[in-house]
Amino acid sequence: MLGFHSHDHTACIQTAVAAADAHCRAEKLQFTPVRRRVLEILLENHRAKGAYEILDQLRDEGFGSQPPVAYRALDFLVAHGFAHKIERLNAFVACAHAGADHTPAFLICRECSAVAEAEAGPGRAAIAAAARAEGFTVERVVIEAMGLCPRCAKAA
Amino acid sequence: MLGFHSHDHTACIQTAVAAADAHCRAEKLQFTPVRRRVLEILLENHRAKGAYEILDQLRDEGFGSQPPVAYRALDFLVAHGFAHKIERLNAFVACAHAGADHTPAFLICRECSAVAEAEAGPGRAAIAAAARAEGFTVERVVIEAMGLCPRCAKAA
DNA sequence: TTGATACCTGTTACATTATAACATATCAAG
DNA sequence: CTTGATATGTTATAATGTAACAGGTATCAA
Repeated sequence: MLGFHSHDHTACIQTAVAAADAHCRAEKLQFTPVRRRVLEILLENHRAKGAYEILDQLRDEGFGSQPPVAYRALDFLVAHGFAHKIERLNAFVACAHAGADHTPAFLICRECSAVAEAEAGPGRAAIAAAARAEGFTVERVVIEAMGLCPRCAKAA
Repeated sequence: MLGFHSHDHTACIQTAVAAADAHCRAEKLQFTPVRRRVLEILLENHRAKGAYEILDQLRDEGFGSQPPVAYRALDFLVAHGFAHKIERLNAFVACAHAGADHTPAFLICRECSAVAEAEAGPGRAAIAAAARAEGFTVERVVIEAMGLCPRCAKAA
């Protein structure tokens, strides 16, 4: 799992962008400049970023300046598993397990918005069991833990 | 667990309001008319309701007509465990386990917004384990499953 | 009872997040 | 190269959420 520990982040970005590029080629999806750029912006750090924060950056770089530009790119990235929405923050993060079929659980720092993505297999199984008992059909599961990352916990 | 099955809903409401009333007395919290009414509105059915939907009803009944009126009552109810926010929908539900210390997991129908509240003990334990491994301090966990309730699944 | 204090209600005004609808441009396939 | 689908960009507006202040109400100590 990609957590709060330091790592080779340049490689981290390159790998993720390359993976997205390859996946889009394979699936005949259009990995356009705006979409690529938004993914790169999300990858700049493992932090949740709001749509308007991303939009500001796009505008500065000569892309469109209106909300739908950012939202549509984000929708694309989320729909194809390259990014996730953090419901709790109304914000977005790059997916840390691009390509792999996974059920993410997010650990979100309330101080710095850093986000780590853990596998939630067991948690999901527990929910599936409860759902079955109710006759409920699960399509998607959101698991978000708010708290303090090691760095911010130490600072406090 | 209170699920999607039919039950004596009148008793369900009365019990919940009485429990909130008693808890507020015990804790010296003010269970004011707006707060009581908002809880009743949420209890009318086991469905997520938006702040503005609730506000419309408050306005029609002679309470204040501006957003903070609804948001403040909702904040109170959530802070004291009488209601929960469904992040995925930007909406609120009455708590189905009033008073009890619990970690809820929500089953949310995407068709009718019906919400069932399950215990997420095991799921939470799995997250706590992942968090410990990262040195992350968990303060709150949101678990929301989107899908179809039995009724809507049958209709489709 | 009165004054002090904290809390609650309601308002105006505004901030933030998100979408609908439409025109133009670009791409992919025959 | 035309056609149909997809993507981009725009304007305008909807939906959700808060800050800040004025006035009211509960509580409690003196």
